[in-house]
Amino acid sequence: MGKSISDIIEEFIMSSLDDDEFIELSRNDLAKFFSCVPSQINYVLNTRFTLNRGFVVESQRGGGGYVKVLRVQNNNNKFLENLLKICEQPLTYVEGCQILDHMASKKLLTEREMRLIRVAISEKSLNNPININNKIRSNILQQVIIEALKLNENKEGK
Amino acid sequence: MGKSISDIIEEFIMSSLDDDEFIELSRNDLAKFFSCVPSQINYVLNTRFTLNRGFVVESQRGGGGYVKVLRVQNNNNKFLENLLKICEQPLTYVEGCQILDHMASKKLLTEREMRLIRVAISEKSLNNPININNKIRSNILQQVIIEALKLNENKEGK
DNA sequence: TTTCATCAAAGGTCAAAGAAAGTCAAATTA
DNA sequence: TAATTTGACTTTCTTTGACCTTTGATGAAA
Repeated sequence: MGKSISDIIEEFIMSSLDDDEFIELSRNDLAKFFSCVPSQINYVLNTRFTLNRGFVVESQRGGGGYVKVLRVQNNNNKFLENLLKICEQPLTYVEGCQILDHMASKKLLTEREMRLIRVAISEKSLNNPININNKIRSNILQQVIIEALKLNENKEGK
Repeated sequence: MGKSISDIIEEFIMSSLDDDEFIELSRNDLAKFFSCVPSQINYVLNTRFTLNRGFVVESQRGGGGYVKVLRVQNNNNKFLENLLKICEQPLTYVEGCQILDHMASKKLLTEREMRLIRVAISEKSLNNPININNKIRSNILQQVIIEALKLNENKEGK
């Protein structure tokens, strides 16, 4: 896979996070370390460490400023509720993928399941005027999340 | 038999693939290498590396973009091919479910996977004028089948 | 001692430029 | 005439840079 700098920075942050709840880093230092402009760090943060994927980014400016990347943590039910809320809005393909990613990272979907649903919500599957695609996509994800919830309950009830 | 450039590019990609599951290449570099326009690579991909011949092509645009050629279905999957043929027609929800059932009974999908896709193609998910629903449904199933094919390949390669 | 202006050190935003890849149809060739 | 070749135009994602805002520290004025 041809890795861009952004991909590498993403990996770096991801592995720094590891299992921890959060990490704190310096935007400027990180940029220096990867020989890129500081705003590239923002780009990575904005495109990769999104709420859909289960991250929150906090920061402070000024001297002694920082950037903090946190994993959002809540129990499974709360978690699915939040996802359902997000899925009330129409979603682009990229946003949809982020949500599936998140579900897989929380073990609510297996890798295979994630991939299958991912192609189900692809532009190829829904090829229509784009505005309606986003609506259909969010509908599908809503139903999938509800079903995942049921499947999960069965598993636990057993 | 005078070989066209397309034939030569085809051979090149084919032999790069060799026994591997997949290869990743750069469209622009390849075009440069063969002194042709980039879109000729697409032509070769579209005409030679088709699903019927046992290939799937994935790609990403932008910086760090790539084209990936994957090999699938080297033997057994006559079955999936047939299903794909069926999915060229629009499908009602009931018909879609039958196909999923069939896939599950042949162990191409797990029970869970089947259920997840089933809700994805439900009327609730695709709530539109019914005629377009059937078309979207068959599109989704096509993509799911292709993905199942890929997943199967990976499993066996392991 | 308090207050306020100033400054440097973060980090943020946004849009332009760049780097791939995709599409489509006209022109060419076998 | 069917397959191939070409190129103009489009879309998507990334990289870069100029300019903006916030914050804490410092130091002079009251």
